[in-house]
Amino acid sequence: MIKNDYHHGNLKEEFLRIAFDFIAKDDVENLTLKILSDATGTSRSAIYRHFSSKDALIETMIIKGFKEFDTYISPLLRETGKPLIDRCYMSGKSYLEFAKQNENLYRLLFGKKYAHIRENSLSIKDENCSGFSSLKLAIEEGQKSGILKKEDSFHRTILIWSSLHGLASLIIDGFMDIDKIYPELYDKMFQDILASSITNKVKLLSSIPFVEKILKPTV
Amino acid sequence: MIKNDYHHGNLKEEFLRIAFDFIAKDDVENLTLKILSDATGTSRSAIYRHFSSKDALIETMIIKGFKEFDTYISPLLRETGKPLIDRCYMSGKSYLEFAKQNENLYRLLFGKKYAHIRENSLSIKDENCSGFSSLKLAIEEGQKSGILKKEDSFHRTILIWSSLHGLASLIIDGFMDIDKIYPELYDKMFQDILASSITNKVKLLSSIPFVEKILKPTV
DNA sequence: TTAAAATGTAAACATTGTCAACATAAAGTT
DNA sequence: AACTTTATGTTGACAATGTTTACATTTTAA
Repeated sequence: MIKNDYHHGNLKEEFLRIAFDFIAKDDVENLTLKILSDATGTSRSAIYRHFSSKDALIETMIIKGFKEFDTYISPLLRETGKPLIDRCYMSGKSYLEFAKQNENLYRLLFGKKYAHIRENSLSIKDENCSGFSSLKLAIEEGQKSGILKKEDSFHRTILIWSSLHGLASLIIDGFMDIDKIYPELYDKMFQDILASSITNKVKLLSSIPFVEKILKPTV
Repeated sequence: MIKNDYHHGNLKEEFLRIAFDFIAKDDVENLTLKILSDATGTSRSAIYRHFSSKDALIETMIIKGFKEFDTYISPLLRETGKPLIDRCYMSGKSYLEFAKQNENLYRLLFGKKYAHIRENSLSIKDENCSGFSSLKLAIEEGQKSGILKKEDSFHRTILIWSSLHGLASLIIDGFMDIDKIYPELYDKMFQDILASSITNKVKLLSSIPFVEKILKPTV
């Protein structure tokens, strides 16, 4: 492929790269097509050869964003060999780290405006590409092995997700000055979640210091 | 005051009323100045005699919105004569009702875009006009009376708020189809919060059926 | 009565997303 | 090699939007 002044060569990927670079520092609502055309040295309407609209570009970003998000959550939950409690703890911590380090993307993924993408996109709904499904599976694993209470796993997943999403949102949306104390808050939250989810009939296996300290499962 | 065709008479209040009517049904991002001028029968720039910018109008809406929000939360928490647990339960339920019935306003109040209003506005930070402060006071009341664990009340408040805010957001942002089961989820969530917050040295006073059922405080 | 302040309008501006008509390059066909 | 088709980019226009400036009218106060 010969590069020349007229045809760019890899414009679609460039648009996406620049758009992701942009939301690394600014909210997606401030991203304009002019910013993209200026950065690529193309005209303002060039993007319409690759995306049917600005929203279509953002939809693509959301689908890619969920894949990236999933790499923060799911692999940690599925690390075979490690205790379930530890996997959940690390995954939740990673969830918050993703939100903090990609706050504009996080809002894009979980906000209202593009909720229909979450509904319609197959790749997002796919079991293998959703942090939510991974967490639900982990909970069901714990219920089968007797560590966690037998209850509706969907309900329990929603409740845990609510806490994480709520804390993440309060932090990144500047609700209060809780950024500095967030690791402490997360540990506290994890203990609460754990206490609400475990059965007291088994001994918990975990390498996390406060798990054995705080929780006192009988036998 | 004589009404005439030129001077409207009460234009500022009208703009606000129409704007609130609008976000009762649509997101604030779709509110345009043309909508406001058409609805009032004025020119598109008339609004600039009453608000320095569109954002200034929205800031006013946020301040009014927080007052409205507070009426959902604080009075219930401060109903003297009722058990603390009951007051917290009802207030949390009312919190979620507010979010569900005013979802565009809720997003406006707790979203990122106008976070600086929350920071700068005295009336919002005021102890008497913030649901957050009311909850924190309730928690401290419970700690003093021995019902709740002695712990950092700010941290505990944040954690409870996280859960509520998270659940509210998941519901109204269309994250999943949990709207129908939300009363069930809220009761479950309240039990979890309660279990994480109470000390087991006192008997709980409450008229909520599941409180005595689920929690078994010793003596 | 008159000057000042408040409140409205009209016209223009730059920015935005979008589209139609046109231009150029690449790939495929004969 | 010549021609056609497809892909990709440009130019110029459009309406909608928030905003500003200059001007008009009404109310208020001295």
